[in-house]
Amino acid sequence: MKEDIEKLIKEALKSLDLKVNDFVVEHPVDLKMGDYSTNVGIKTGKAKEIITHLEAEPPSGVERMELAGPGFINFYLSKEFFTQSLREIIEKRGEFGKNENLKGKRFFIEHTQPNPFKEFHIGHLMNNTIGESISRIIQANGAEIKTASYHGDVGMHVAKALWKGDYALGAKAFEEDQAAKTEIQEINKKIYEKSDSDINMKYEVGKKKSLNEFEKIYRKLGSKFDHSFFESETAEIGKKLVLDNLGTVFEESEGAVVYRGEKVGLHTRVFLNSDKLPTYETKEIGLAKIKRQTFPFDQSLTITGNEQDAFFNVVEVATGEVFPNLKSKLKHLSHGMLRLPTGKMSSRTSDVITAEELIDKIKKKVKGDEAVAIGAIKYMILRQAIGNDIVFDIDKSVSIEGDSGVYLQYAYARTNSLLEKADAQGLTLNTNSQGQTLRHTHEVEKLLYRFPEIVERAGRDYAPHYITTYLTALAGSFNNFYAHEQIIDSSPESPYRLAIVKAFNIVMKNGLTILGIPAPEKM
RNA sequence: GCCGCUGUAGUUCAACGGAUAGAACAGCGCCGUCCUAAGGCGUUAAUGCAGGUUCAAUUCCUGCCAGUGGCACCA
Repeated sequence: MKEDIEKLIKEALKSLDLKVNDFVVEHPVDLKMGDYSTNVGIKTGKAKEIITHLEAEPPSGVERMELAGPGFINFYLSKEFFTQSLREIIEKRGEFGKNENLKGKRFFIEHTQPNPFKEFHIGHLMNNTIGESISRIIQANGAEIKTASYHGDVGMHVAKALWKGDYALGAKAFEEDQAAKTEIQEINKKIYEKSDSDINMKYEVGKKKSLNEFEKIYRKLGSKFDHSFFESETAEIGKKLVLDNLGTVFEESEGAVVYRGEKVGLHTRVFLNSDKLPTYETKEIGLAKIKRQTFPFDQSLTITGNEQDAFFNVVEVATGEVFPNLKSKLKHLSHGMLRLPTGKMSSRTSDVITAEELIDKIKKKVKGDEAVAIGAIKYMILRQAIGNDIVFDIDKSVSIEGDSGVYLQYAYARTNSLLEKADAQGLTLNTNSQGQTLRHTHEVEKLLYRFPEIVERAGRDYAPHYITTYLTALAGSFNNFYAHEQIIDSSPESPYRLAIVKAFNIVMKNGLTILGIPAPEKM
């Protein structure tokens, strides 16, 4: 539809001999201002001429056009258009909303990254929610995707955890107790060398246990990964690459090997420390190589917390110099922190709150329904632009009104029940407007057909919150429709109203699925 | 000190350079108890400060203020 309008405007401009490149056709915020709107009239200063020209041969599906405000041309779509869009939604079902914008493109998406021997905390939960949703959005835009999680399975945090079998205990002792610190450093060395069979065994058992725990949480969250990578495998590969490029990309400084980010407006970072041991930076280069070998991607996305922004800016440029064919194919998306109001909800075992603890806490508020609890949490994370911190208000997250996951799930569940009842009464859908008395076009109808465009935009901007915003508005309109219409009755309009319910049901389900939010059939 | 991010109704968030800055919650005033009242309608209320660019600035540029993150051998 949008393309049709754009095309006709371009033709109109041509025949009027006007030139303008950057006009837009968009959905106005307010439905009163039409279904589509263009600013081409303002850009050219010839709104009247353009509208006159368009009216001579109006775009199909457009009922009328209006000149408004400082020169906007608003397009109002016809009832037939909405009827047709309902039909399309119902025919496409689970496919409605998908597009082929990124067809043929391969995306490698890395997210979550929990470290073995440490807790899967609410930061990982936030990262996973965003990563999973972005993966699904990109997939809905037609790309081929592979997902991976990357684990820090070597390093001081592991030694701290192995010291007395508990990371928090080890981390505390490491700071406060000199003797413990020495012991932990000793353990760290043994882990690297694999020289102590007792430690080797504890390491293997502990790592396996952690990874199993992570798998359980992924299942609970509805997330799965195609690949797992480990720092223990990236370190050596990275180190070799750094040494191979010493003198060209990297240089020695104060005994360490560094990358001079200043030459590209960034800052210096250490890749090999003065003991010539690889740092995290170097491991990322090794990881890039492994990823490339695993799946030759066109675009790699790494989702992390935004405290790592400066780090990734340098590492991405350095990696691009080591692998010129990866230049500009590495991108990282960062999110803020999930914070709980006033630091309440402390955990007994440590100062971080685990994902499980948060899920259980929310579950208690929703009669133990895990799908609802997970939906509540995920929605709170996805409802706002990634990048900013989230203040997680527990009561708000499980609110049945307005801006919450429960609200969306409920609206969806309700339509299932309605459709079931209609089915039991033998009512069928009717998306054919002929012979129907269509008193008015409902607000919910006016929003339904926009879903594919929302998915497309979300894919372009990596912005799940476009979808949550849309679904919330849609559910609001549906509730309004529901409150004012007798949906199931014996009138001739009933089958058509039912078709609206069916289309809403499909769009809501597809939307929640793309967000990674559970859509319970019943509540 | 340098670099990045953030600053919008009482609160939590929106707004691809466009129209009267949009929602939700809270507040106030109504409707409503036959399909899930786990509902509906109305209403009050905001762009940190000062300049600049533009027909048009929350959005872009400059300075200031406030908050936050990062800045050499951690990840």
